[in-house]
Parts: sequence; C-alpha cells; structure tokens
Amino acid sequence: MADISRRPKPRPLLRTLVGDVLRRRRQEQGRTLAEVASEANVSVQYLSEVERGRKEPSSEILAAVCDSLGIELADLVADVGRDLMIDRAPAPVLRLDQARLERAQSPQRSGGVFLLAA
Amino acid sequence: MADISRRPKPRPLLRTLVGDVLRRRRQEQGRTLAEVASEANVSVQYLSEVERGRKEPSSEILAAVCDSLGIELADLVADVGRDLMIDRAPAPVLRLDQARLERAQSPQRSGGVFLLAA
DNA sequence: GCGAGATGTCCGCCATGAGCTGACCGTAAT
DNA sequence: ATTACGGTCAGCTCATGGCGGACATCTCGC
Repeated sequence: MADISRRPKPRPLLRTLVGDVLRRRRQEQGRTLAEVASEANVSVQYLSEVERGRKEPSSEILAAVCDSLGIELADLVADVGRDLMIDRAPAPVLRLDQARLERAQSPQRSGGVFLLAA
Repeated sequence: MADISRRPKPRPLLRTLVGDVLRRRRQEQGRTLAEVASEANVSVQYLSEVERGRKEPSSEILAAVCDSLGIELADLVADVGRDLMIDRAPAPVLRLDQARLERAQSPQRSGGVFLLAA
C-alpha cells in the first residue's frame, strides 16, 4: 500500500505560503481582518480569501497589505522562504512539533500547509 | 536639484522581482523562451510578459515554469529575497526596532529555526 | 433563554486582466 | 532578400480578482 513518506507531489503553491504568512503575522499582532483590510483598502472578504490561499493577490495589493501589517516585502519573502525550508527539511520530527505548536493557539482549524508529512 | 539618493519610494513589485529572477535563471542556462515555455505548457508571449513583470502569473504557472527551469520554488524565493536585500542597502538596523515591537506581543515566536542552506 | 455585536467565511455577481493566437520587429546567416 | 531565430506588441476571450450581502460562530449582557 501507499507509503506516506513517498508522496508524489506535496508541493505547496506560492499563494498558499504567502497567505499563511500573512495570517500568521496579522494574528501575531492581535489584529482583525477588518483592521488590516481597511488600512490596505481591500475588503475583509477578499483579505480572508487571500490569507487562506483561495485568491491570487496582485503585487500591488500584496504591497498594500504588507504596508498595513507594518512589514516589508522582504520580510514576507523571508518568512515564505523559511516555511519552504521547513517543508523540505529532512528532519520530520522537528516539524511536527512546530506544527502542533502553531495549531494549538488557533481556535479553529487553520488548514495549514504543515500537515503534509514528508 | 533633485537628490538622487533621496528617491521617494522606488519600491519594487513582487512580480517584477520574480520576473527578473526567472529571466536571469533562464539566460544562465542558455535557454530560449520557446524552450522553457513549451516545457511549462505556456505560450512564449506570455512567458515573456511574465519575465518582464507585465503580467501576474498564477501560482500554478509559476510552479510549472520553475519546474521547467529545473529549480525549486524555494530557490526562486531565495533569489527574490537576495535581490530585495541588495535594493535595501541603507540602514538595515532602523527597521528592526519596529519589527521587534510588534513581534514582542507574540509569545510564541519560534525564532530558532535557521536558514541553513541545503 | 434571547438579541446584539464582533470576527470570519460562503455565495454569487461584474469588470478586470490572465493567457492565448497571430502579426510583427531585430538580428544574423545564406 | 529570404529564411530562420529569439523576442515583443495587439487584440481577443473567458477565467478569476475583488466586491456586496447574507450567514455561521462565538461571546457578551439582558
């Protein structure tokens, strides 16, 4: 039967990674969708979709959201890079711990990328 | 007499950065638009536009192009990050103050996870 | 219990732009 | 001057970005 550790393509999409970082950053700041959205001049619904990787934000909107979050594009990119490293890391145990950590503070299922074991 | 060193805000857009990296990588490999495009199942014209930052590629297409270039998404992101660092030469210390402020409210920042390159 | 408020998600609509085809421009050979 | 190659421009269509409105969950206070 299928070996879980031999998944064909658990490859995350860029928009998913970006969305996760955005949401994480926002929640770290204890801010709401409404707050950040209005500051970035986008609708709450849309920001929600972006954060969950449902919609592909334009570079301009991305910049506006970063602005609203008080972070630089470079920070976002760096975070995404880190998440990619974690995904790709050959050490599975460490990752699970961290994934559990992050999920623990989120009251509802955050539908994360982390689940895919590799 | 405009001071060149005091530009208003020449903030680069993500799609521009990505496009630049894509083109650079392709040219480093000595390959043509047609080659890469057909392997990624996109049109030459479109790939050209993406590389020049005219069009915003979907995450799926980005993945396909990376695939065709034989690089990982992580490589692309890393390159973009590097380019951003170069842009942002002056005063890297200033930003840390603000960043630290906001991060301070989040108790759970698992900062230890390093970026050893693989 | 009920209602109200705050936060986030789902549904469906419309205008924008992603992604295509075809024509075109610069080169350098032949 | 014609062919061939590598890349760009113009224009079109239809998928999707981005929104307004209703809705699910909470957590309060009555």
